[in-house]
Amino acid sequence: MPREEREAQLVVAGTEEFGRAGYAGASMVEIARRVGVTKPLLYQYFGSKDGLYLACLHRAGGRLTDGVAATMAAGGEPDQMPLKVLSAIFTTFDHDRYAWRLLRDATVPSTGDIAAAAADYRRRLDAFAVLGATQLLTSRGLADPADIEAVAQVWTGVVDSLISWWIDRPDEDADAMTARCARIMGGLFGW
Amino acid sequence: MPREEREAQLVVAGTEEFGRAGYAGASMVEIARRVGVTKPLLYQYFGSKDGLYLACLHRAGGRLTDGVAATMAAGGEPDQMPLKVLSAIFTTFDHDRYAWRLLRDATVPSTGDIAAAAADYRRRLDAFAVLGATQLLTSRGLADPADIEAVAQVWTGVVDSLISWWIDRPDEDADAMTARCARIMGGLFGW
DNA sequence: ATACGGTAACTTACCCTTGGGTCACTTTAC
DNA sequence: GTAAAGTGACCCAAGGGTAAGTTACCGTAT
Repeated sequence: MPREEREAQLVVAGTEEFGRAGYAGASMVEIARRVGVTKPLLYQYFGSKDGLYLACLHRAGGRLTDGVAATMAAGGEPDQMPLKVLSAIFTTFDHDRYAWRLLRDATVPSTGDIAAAAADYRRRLDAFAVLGATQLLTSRGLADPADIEAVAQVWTGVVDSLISWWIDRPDEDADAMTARCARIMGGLFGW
Repeated sequence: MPREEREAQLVVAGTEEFGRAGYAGASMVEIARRVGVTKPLLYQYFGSKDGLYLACLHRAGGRLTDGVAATMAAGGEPDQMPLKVLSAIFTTFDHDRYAWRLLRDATVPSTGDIAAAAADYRRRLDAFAVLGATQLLTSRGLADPADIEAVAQVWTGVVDSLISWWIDRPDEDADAMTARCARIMGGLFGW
């Protein structure tokens, strides 16, 4: 099997395993085993556990920030943005549901390349969340910066929860998730 | 120092370290070091890493379920319950903010005593969340069981996010957090 | 009062498994 | 025949876990 293809397989397997067990809990031999390959090949291609994690992280982070950036750039009513962003995330990650977790893994070492890269992706996403929260809160007459930050952080937590729920229900596709979220938000908040 | 007091110190340190780094990422020697003690004493008192984690988990889980149970038992309007529960959680864990994370640590081994105990506490809390979500959604004319489960899970994720935000702002006390949440929910949802 | 035995708190130094990482080698395809 | 894909067997550090000993205190008997 050509290297490029094998690397792609390993990144997918790594994303699932890192997403499931966290950086600290994931095992390189287990990731290799999933693909039907042995550890040295994994090291030949990615150099180290950090190298593999970074490859997984960059793929996930890049797709995520691109998708959200496109949605935010399109604009719209503040009330509509959360659902639009959710729809983009669900569609992008329908077959890659663990990817989101890599950006928010608490078990990565607190210093080093991984922490820096993950913090950078989080920072970019947080900037979008803060932008959306600002629009939403100011439209309601709330302007406390700390309130905005809290809402932005809770928003990322909501996405986290929805993805966790979704991971446990493989039969629910992206459109069904989006419809569910639309129904719930309409019912609970009148959005 | 008497054993009881030392154990309490170690449980507090363990809760912070497990909460920060996760079960897999936390180190026993680091937990001992925080208290100014060495590893064997930790093992003499708690037997194993699992033993210490269980001690931390039971303290956190017990306080949490008790507090939420008392709040839910008091009853009230469905719209009011989320804020009441948040207030109870903030008050109970003002000086113990990492405790909540122990119940939701994804890095604990998937089988064994810890997983079972954590799942049990989560189950009890989820039951309250599902109860609250049912009341809230039915009051809005939504009855899909999957919607209710999703809302319940998102609710726990919201609590998670708020606590993470709070951990990063040690100067904000429980009352300020409660007031902030009241203000935000009032502004965003008209609750 | 003091010597003494026992117990609880605590440490140093070690063992051993797990898992990240590497080397030398074999197979396969062009 | 060579370059790339791939492997078995190994090394080593980190960290969970333990054995044996030391200190300090407390009750008790002389």
